[in-house]
Amino acid sequence: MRKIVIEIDRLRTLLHDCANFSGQSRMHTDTRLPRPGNNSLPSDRQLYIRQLLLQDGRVLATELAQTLGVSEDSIRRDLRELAASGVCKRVYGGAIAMTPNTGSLDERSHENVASKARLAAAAVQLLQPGQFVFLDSGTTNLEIARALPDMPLTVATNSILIAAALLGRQQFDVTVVGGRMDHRIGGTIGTAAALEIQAMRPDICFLGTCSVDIELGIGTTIAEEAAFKRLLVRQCSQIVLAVTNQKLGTASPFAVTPLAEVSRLVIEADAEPHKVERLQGSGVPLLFAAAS
Amino acid sequence: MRKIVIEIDRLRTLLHDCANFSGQSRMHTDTRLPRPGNNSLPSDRQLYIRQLLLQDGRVLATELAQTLGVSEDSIRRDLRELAASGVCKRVYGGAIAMTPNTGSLDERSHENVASKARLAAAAVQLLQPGQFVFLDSGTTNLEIARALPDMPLTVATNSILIAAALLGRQQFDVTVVGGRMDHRIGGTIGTAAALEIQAMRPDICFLGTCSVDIELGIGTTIAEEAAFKRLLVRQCSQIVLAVTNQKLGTASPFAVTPLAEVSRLVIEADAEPHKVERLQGSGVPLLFAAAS
DNA sequence: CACCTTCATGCACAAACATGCAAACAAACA
DNA sequence: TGTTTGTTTGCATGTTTGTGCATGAAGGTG
Repeated sequence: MRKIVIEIDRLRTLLHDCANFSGQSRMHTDTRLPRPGNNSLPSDRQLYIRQLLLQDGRVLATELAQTLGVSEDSIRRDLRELAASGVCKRVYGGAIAMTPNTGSLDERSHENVASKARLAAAAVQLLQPGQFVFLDSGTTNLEIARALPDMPLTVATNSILIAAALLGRQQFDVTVVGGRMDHRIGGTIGTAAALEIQAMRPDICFLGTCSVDIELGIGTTIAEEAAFKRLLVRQCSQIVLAVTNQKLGTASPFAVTPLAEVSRLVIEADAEPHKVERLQGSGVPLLFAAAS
Repeated sequence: MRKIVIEIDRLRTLLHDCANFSGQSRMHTDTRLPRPGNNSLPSDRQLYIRQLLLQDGRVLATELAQTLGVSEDSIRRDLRELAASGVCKRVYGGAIAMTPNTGSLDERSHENVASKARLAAAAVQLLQPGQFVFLDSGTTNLEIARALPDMPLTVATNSILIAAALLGRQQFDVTVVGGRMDHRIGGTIGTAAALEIQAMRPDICFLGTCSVDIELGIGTTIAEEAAFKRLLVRQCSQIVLAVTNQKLGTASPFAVTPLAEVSRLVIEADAEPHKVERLQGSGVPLLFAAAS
């Protein structure tokens, strides 16, 4: 057997370079983020974890314990706390970020499926046979598309996934809004799409939304998307909004429309009572989904 | 300086494992999707599988096990779990993505997958970076969409399933052709779609087809579809046709265009010799897919 | 039919987890 | 200064979850 003599450090470098070559190493945290010092407050540590979550979208419990110099128990406690306040979702081995716009479309479409399905079941009860309904992009609306009852309907959508879901539903006359596809949204928004919308007068529109707040109204995280939704609001006679609990009472950078424009708000049965109370005070007709 | 003695083969193995571990495999999927690193969460793995399902429409258990560096048992457990939550359907050897559409289109898209994938792999070699490519509807073209290489491309399509397959491929500037959706075809054809096509001048078009015959040319079973394809032929500089053996030498009720208009015909390696001979005689440049 | 691959189940082991508890520490108060 | 109170932390406990291996069954192939 042939053998060579190699310096240990050289071998170490070789292996290290080799591993780094593919570039997916997640050990960049040390260099990018200032780490809390040795004698730091728990809040500092949680802040660091939040930033890391924002940056990487996920954290590992063991890695954090090592980096921050505390036991894994403390890290787990932190993660539990952060998860309880909705910052992240706890998974085996660590946590993944739960901020509304992070996470791919595919990821989002598999979160809270049960809640969304219940909302959808309630929302579709608003439909009448023969109506022209517009389904805006969004994962809740995808559930609505799946829940559409077997009645003659004319459906239009700018969401690719919704269009795909309606494929084969022969009783629906489906129109797809063309234009440039936004990968974050999974549908068409922009000039070309807007032009097509302007030729439509849907009876009812299920508006996708990122956030709903009584004072700030409806908002999204993408400017172009907000503009597109504003146009939708203008074109459609009825605007229906189906929102999961986590979106209730939150705000987004780009405003779409005040709540007053909304014809009907579909919310979960177990929405926080004080939020429900405030919504009822605002005059928007509410529709509750069935309890889980 | 400390040194050690190491067998050359052992060192080679070390470096090889290390390089493979961090992911420069020759499988085409690796170049497109960031694979979970060495320190990954179980949920990361399932996310990776979901994204792969979204892109390729199917996954193989053995391949996943090798790529992700875990046992096939774990992969099978993941697939079982994903299937239970409705993300995919478990099949012998792996899993296929659960497209919500039912019936004929769905059935078709799982026929001859291997043949179509081979055709697709050959067809995409005709592409140059920066080109404007049109992907017509059709199950072979769906495979072409999945096989599109990682290069800057502007892509337009009238197929919903192709648009869905391109979701998340950030490097592609995707335009969806709007209009009335035909449930049989799974895409938009008709007046509105034609109008949008007229504003496009794609460099290369992969035309979907039902039948190819030397005398009768290309044909389809739906009149409206044939008209749409005729328009496509007029608008695009290059027309590429990828056809499985079963379509070769058959005719359909509605003619699209004579073979002379076709820039390139991609056929299977094991196409019947006498048909190939006749095609070669007709002057259409042929491109053979790799043998199975 | 034989042969191989893939699959499901049960089991053992390790890692990650929640919980209770006591020590350490800081701030507030007598 | 000494005591109390509340918080944080690490450790020990038992539990849960994920993983790989073995076995036998079921599915595909020639």
